[in-house]
Amino acid sequence: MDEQPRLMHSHAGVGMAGHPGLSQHMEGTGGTDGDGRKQDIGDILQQIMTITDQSLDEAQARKHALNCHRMKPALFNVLCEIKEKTVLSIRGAQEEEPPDAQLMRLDNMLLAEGVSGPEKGGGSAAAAAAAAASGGGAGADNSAEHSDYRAKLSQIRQIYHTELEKYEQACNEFTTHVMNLLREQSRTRPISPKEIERMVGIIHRKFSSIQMQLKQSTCEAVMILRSRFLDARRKRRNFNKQATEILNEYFYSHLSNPYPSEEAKEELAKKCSITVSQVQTRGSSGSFTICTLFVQVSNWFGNKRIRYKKNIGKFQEEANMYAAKTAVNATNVSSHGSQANSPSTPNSAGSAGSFNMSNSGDLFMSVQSLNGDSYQGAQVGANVQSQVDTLRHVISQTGGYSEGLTASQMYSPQGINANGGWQDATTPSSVTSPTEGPGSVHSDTSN
DNA sequence: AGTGATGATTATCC
DNA sequence: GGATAATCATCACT
Repeated sequence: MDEQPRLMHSHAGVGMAGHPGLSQHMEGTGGTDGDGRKQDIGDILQQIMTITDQSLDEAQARKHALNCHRMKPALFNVLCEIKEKTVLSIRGAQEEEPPDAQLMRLDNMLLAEGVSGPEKGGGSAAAAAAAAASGGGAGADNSAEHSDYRAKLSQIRQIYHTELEKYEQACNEFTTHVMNLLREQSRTRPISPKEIERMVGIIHRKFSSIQMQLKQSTCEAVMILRSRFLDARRKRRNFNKQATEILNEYFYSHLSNPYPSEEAKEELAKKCSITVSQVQTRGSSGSFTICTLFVQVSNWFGNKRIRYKKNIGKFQEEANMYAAKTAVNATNVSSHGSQANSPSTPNSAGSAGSFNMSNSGDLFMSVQSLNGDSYQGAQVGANVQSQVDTLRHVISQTGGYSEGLTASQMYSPQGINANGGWQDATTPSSVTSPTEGPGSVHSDTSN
């Protein structure tokens, strides 16, 4: 071998036709005899053309001879030029590729989860979500879980970074290796820097696709970790007594329409010291999203509605208790306030005014006899909205109010529904067994 | 350990 | 999207 690795150089204005580049080089290397040069070129080309027909040994020998030929550098350059003009121009156009959206999503997620990016105590959003989800108004004795979660997350983080580093290292090593190989090969075949660049690009793309798989599996690992730690069902905590009371109070005082608005939920959550819960939900696409809602309150009401509806009898006692409580509270409010609404006619303001009492009068009495005290309380200060509902509840126990269309229209859009609505669902047992004790006729199939 | 209560999740419906 | 019904998983009490 007589030369350094010879990379292709681009020659402006050098084309194939007429081979001016070759003639230039010829002048630099050849003698003054034009016929002799032509003869040389003819010989070389002839040898190159027939080299494939020869045996391996012969070809090797011929290659070596050609390599040592004085015309070789010139011919090499010409071949490089030709190759550059043809091959690269064809491929060059289709190399642009758009930034990968999927990769960006993964990157964002890893960043949000605290896996990639700067260390911040084991994942910011996730840790916060964990805190909120498992905190749930039940106290803050979940630090052990947190540290466990953080430990696992940082484990994932560590593995991720180690793997990433490995991939990068491997990528670099492989790239260097390929570059060296190409440089080596450039002695015997025309390889341009551009070509090497392109090859490096291909390698990088291959490795980044591997990286993407790493990112994907890391994301999955984090999701699994999250679902395990944040799945509050696994670590369910009952609300404390106070919270339950507050929720129950609201429920029974809005029995006609126990669907708290978002504002009401917020208020209740605050009252109950229920933290804003961030929950993980899986969308239709299977991806996880974090939504911030007063889920716990919603869950509570959802459960309460369904369980109340299923077995009113069982909840009757509780209902009466809260009805009384609410009524007493309202009484206190109204008696302390400046309002002069007379509570002397208990039925007038709250129930009789709103509900169709025509067919519930006697049943109404039966409620009085059932829980006289509580109902007495409900009769006082009946001008308060909550009392109306309270009374409606008491009446509902007798099966009376659901018949009252006006009441339904007034308080509960759902109550208007003839079938499957809230009121309708509450009535049957009350109607059939208004005076029965708790849990009398209902089959609780809830569990 | 057994069991009911209860908070959360899931599937389905509207 | 929210509500419901069914179900799961855990708590809490016995």
